[in-house]
Amino acid sequence: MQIPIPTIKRFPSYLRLLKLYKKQGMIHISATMLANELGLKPIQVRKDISCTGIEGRPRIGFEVEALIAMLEEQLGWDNSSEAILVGSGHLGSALARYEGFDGYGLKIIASFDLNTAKVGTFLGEVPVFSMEKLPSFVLENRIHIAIIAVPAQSAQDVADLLVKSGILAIWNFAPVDIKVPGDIVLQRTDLAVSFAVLSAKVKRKMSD
Amino acid sequence: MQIPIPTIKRFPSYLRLLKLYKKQGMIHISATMLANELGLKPIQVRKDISCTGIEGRPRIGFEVEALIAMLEEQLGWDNSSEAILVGSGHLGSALARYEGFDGYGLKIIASFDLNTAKVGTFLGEVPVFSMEKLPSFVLENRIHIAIIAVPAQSAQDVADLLVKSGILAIWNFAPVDIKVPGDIVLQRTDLAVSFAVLSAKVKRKMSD
DNA sequence: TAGATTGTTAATCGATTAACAATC
DNA sequence: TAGATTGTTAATCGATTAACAATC
Repeated sequence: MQIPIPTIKRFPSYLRLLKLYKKQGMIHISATMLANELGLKPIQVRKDISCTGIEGRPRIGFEVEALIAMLEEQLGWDNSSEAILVGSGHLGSALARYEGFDGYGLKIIASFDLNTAKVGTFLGEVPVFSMEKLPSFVLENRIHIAIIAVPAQSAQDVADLLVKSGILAIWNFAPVDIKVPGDIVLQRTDLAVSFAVLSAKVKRKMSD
Repeated sequence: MQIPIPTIKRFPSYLRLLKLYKKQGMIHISATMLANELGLKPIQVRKDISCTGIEGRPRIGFEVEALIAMLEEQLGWDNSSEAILVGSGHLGSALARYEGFDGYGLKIIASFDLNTAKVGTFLGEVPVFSMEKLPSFVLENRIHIAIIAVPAQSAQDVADLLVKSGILAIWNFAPVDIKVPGDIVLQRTDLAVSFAVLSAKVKRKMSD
C-alpha cells in the first residue's frame, strides 16, 4: 500500500516542525499539536502519520525522534542523494547555493554549462564543468538525479542528453513540458503553476 | 461553480502550448491533440476546457485565440499584476530576473532588503529599496501581491509587515510555514515539497 | 479516575474516468 | 456519408473527514 502523493507533500512540513521540537528538547508530540501549528486537521495528521507505521500513545502522542527517522526514511532522505545541476544562470546559481537542501538529503555536487566563460568557476561551493564532461561524470559518480535550470528552448535537448547518460530522475525548473521515457522519474517545479493558484485565489477573493 | 484547483494547475501548460500553436498560425486545436502533447487524457482536457465556458466544434476542436483569452481571464492574467519582492539574495535575484513571468501577467516592480549595501542597486531591471520604504510603497502603488524570498527566520516578520501594510496575497519561497490572517491569500512554493515527491517516486522505482 | 488522544472503520466529498448520444 | 470529436451524465476512484471504541 503506497503512501498517497498528497501525504508525501505534507511530510516536509512535519519534518521541519519536528526537527524544531527536537532541538527544543521535546520527546513526544501529539497530532493535535502538529495540526494546529500547520493549519491542518488532527485527523489528517494522524492518518498521515499512520502511513509511516509509527504508533503513538493515547494522551501522550508520538515519539519525536522516531517520527523524524521514519519520515526521512519514507522520503528517502536518510541517505543523501548526490545530484548534478545543468544550467548556471541566475536560477541555477540560486539552487546551487540554496541552504535548505542540506536538510533534504540532497547534495548538488557539480554544475554543467554550455557557456565556456562559466566553466571553471564556482556557484557557491559547486564547480561548473563543460557540458561535454556530463555523461562521463554521471557514469563515474553514479549520479541518479539531475536538476535542469536552463532556458526553455534548450530544456528538451538537455533532458535527452541526461537520459542518454543514464540519469534516473529529472527535476525540471525550465518553463516547458519536456518528454522523457516512461521509466524516468520526472518532476516539474513550475513557477507558473504556483502563481496560477495564487492568481485564481486572488481573483475569487476580489469577486466575493 | 468554482474551477477545481487541479484544473487551475493545468491551465498554465495549456496556455503555453496554445500560445505556441497561435504563433504557428493554427486556428483550431482539439482536446485530443493538447492531451497527447501534455501526456494527459483527452477526456480530462475536455473537462478542463469546459470550465472556461469555451465551446468547441466536433471534428474541428476549439478556437486557439478564444481559448487563450479565456484561460488568461480565468487566471486573472489578462491585466498584469504588479508585485513587490522582499529579499534580494540569490533566490530573490533569480526571481526578479525570471523571464517567464512576463507571460503570467506578473510584474515585479520593486524589491526591498534589510541589507543597506544592496539598497540603490538593481536586480536586473528591478530597483532595491530599504525595508522602511515598503509600507508607503505598497500603499501608494496599490500593490496587492508580495513575494517573500528571505531566509526562513525572518519570513514571519516580513509577512507580518506585509499584512500590516495592506497586501492581499503573499507568495512565500522561504522554507517555513508562515501564519497570516484568514483573509490573506497565501501561496507557498516549497522546494522541499517538490523534492519530496521526486524522492518518493525514485524510492518506489528502486524498490520495484 | 476522567479525559485527551490514538487507530480503525465507515461516510463523505471531489476529481478523474467511462460511456455514449449529439454533431460537424 | 463516415468518422472524429465534442459535451453530458453516470461510474469509479482516491483522499478527506466523521464517528467511535480503545487506551494511557
